[in-house]
Amino acid sequence: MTRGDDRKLSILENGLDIASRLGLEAVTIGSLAKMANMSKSGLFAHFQSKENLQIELLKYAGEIFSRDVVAPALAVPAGIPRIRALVENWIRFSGAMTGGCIFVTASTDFKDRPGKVKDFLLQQQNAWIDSLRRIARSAIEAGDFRKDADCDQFAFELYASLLGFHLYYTLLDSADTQKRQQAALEQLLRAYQGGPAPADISPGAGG
Amino acid sequence: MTRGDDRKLSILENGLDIASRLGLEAVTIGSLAKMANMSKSGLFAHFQSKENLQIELLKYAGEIFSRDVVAPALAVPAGIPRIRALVENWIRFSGAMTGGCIFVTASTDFKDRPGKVKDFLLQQQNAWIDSLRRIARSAIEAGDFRKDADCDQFAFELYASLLGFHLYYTLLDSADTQKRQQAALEQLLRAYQGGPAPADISPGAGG
DNA sequence: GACATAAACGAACGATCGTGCTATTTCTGT
DNA sequence: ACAGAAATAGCACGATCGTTCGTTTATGTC
Repeated sequence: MTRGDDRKLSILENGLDIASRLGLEAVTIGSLAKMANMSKSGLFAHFQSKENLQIELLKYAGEIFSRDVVAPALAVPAGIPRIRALVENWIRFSGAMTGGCIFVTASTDFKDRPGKVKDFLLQQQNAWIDSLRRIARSAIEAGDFRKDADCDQFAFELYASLLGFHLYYTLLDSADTQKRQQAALEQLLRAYQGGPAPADISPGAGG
Repeated sequence: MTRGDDRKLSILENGLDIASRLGLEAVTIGSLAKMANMSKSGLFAHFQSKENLQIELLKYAGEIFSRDVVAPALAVPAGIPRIRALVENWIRFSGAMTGGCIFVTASTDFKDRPGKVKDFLLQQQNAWIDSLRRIARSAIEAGDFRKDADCDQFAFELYASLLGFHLYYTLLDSADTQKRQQAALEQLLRAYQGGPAPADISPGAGG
């Protein structure tokens, strides 16, 4: 009961590492077996298919994500402090894996691979974006954001800044990536805080 | 001379489609051969290795990118109009391929695959970010951005918003993705336009 | 028409992929 | 100590991977 579960857990741990680095599709039965010093078929028996392995991998990562990123942020007072905590946790989560956030990697990996894995991933991503939305909502209620702030828009922009951080951090590793992300966050918070949006720039004024 | 070049071009075209959808690593000699109705070895002869094929793919995509995204934007008056043009072109380029922008896909695909391909891709990405930086610089000189605007920071935030668009567009396909990106762009332009940055939010006021 | 050059082919290679089937070992509860 | 269950191993399969080699077909030049 627990014997096999321990084994399975360490397999998933290895899988997480590969998935974050090379992508969820690159998590191979053979490589995992080699890592765990066991036979392919022995390892395979734990999961019933590669598809299932990938889903369990996402599920496992999702539990860690909820525990280490979302939940602790919800323990922080609503509003801007909570948002800061969420971002900090996300970046820590991202830095804990060799190849960065597994969900970002998996998202580009599976965006055009229809099936159960993509379905599951999509559901996770929607839940994540919904968390962002709800946290923005609670920031309004806490009085940190202005009443008419667009929560969906905030979720988009915050996630975008994290994706920017992720690419800078994993591909180019410029030294001041974290500063860039922090500055972007400050600007974002500023924009959602003040009074109603400033006068328009008139995009089509000249054409 | 031209006979083989035509063939090679259509092969690259197919490769671009696969790369944008499934990733640059998923561009397989066999699948390309099947697409082109020719033998694996016949196709392979055009390139001398898979690594080389991947690099030629990036190079080809880079030429298209320069021609269709960067160059036309530089023909638009410097400043905010040029920035708008660049973004429009980027989104059009991204939408022209089934799986979105090949560089975004390739970036997450090769971030942890050291070698010539990653080196080449990295150089392209740095060039792209440099373009963003220079366009911000010219916006300052045109008087559209404030004098002390941080061009590197602008490049980061603009690229981040595009990455956000890309994920929303390719994975989740929510209907209003383009509106989100546009709104983010407007907010970004507003932030770099006005006087010096507003008073701080005091990030650590409470801890 | 002979000849050089380039393009494409067919077959094979060793390796790895995911996945079955059948032992065999190892643990667990009594 | 022993039965039953759970975990692992061994082996094989068809498929596909990138790559090599030798040969054939097409193209252009004299």
